Amino acid sequence: MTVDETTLRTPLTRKRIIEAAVELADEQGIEALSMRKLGHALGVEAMSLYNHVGGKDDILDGMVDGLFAEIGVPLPNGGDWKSAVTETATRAKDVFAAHSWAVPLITSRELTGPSAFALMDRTLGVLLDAGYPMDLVHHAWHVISSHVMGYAFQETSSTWGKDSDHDHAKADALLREYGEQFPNVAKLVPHLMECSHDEEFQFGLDIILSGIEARLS
Amino acid sequence: MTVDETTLRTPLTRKRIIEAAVELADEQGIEALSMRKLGHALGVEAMSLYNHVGGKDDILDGMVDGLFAEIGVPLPNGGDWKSAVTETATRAKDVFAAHSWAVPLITSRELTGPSAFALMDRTLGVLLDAGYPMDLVHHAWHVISSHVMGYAFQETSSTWGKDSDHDHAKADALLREYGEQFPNVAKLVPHLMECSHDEEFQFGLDIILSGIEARLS
DNA sequence: ACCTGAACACCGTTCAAGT
DNA sequence: ACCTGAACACCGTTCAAGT
Repeated sequence: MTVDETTLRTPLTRKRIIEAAVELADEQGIEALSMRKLGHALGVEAMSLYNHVGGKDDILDGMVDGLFAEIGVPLPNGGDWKSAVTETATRAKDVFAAHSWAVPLITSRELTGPSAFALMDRTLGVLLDAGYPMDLVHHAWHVISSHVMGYAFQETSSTWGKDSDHDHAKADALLREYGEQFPNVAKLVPHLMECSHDEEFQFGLDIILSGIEARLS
Repeated sequence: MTVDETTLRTPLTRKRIIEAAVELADEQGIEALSMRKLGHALGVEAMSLYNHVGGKDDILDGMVDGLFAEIGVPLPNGGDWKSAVTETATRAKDVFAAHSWAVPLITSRELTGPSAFALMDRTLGVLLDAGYPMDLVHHAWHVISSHVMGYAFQETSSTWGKDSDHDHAKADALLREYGEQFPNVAKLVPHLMECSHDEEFQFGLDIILSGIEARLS
């Protein structure tokens, strides 16, 4: 009787299952993430996963929590709240944008994991420490997190990609079909396909943070 | 042989199938929307739907296009671009927020339907007519649509609802579990549960539109 | 303690058969 | 032209049986 050493060296674990799920979703898309395929990727039958994980929902929750853990929390940096928030918001956008499944998954689930709460708590703390009253902090939280989630969606949205030949072909086809009917869209598309998402995100964030600052004084 | 008059009076049609799908998703959630259940709701076997519709993806595309059709397009109103954009953005937020499935569905699909393109085209037109150059219009499109999508997500997100006893019980449970660990979140939760989403959305939108205006002059 | 095969109740979709 | 039953290739999950 032979022994599979790989399986022995890295035993099945909730953490390892979730990491494999992230890898599978990154490579083949979230719709390809099934318990059977995930088990196969780990060299095990699908039913074995249930010994380490509550079920598929538990895996999806773990994937989302992992995203927030990867973002981390803003560091206190001597009262410069704008740069602290900018760093964390940019990092959040980048982490979400790095996984095509992040925004659809977050928007279809409740956010009650510890990492999401930690990010929220420390961000609020930065604003409170800077002297903002709670109701202005509340407004700020809404508008900042809208910008992060909304921009991550736009960056992930595959409608106007620019990276592959397939993206260019798709854009050409859409413009041929709709270009005459919607001339302003046709004029915008080159900007959408060429734009720097970092600069674009920063443009909006600057407006928002300056606007919040102006509401204090 | 008897004849079902209801079926005769309202024959199966792509439009009617999509309307029934919206109704089913509104009432039972998007995960309850299956071809079999949708057929049942229409008094027909699931396989009959394929005579009028390309498949489930086609139905989902139709549902998304219906959302944008319901939003409509901004009307030219004598150059007051801020109020034109505000009206349409608010309407978009309200339409998305009225359907719990809207944001998850939009964020997981490409937006290439005619109604979405029309909304985009006319909104760009309002900004161009107001004298903004194309690259500033491009920035504006990104930040405004981020705000709309991001806020619709927050309004739809069921984590901090306030409408049902179930929402209150859930909030209480979360605060008991995390309240000590995350005191700033605990302080914010009452604001989240009481806030007026219309005012909150407007607060951010005002900051954004004023910021765009300031970039012109 | 962990893994597995068989089974259950679902999916979307195809296709030949009916009318 | 439209509807249907049977079938196919999938799902998530349970559970008794194995080691």
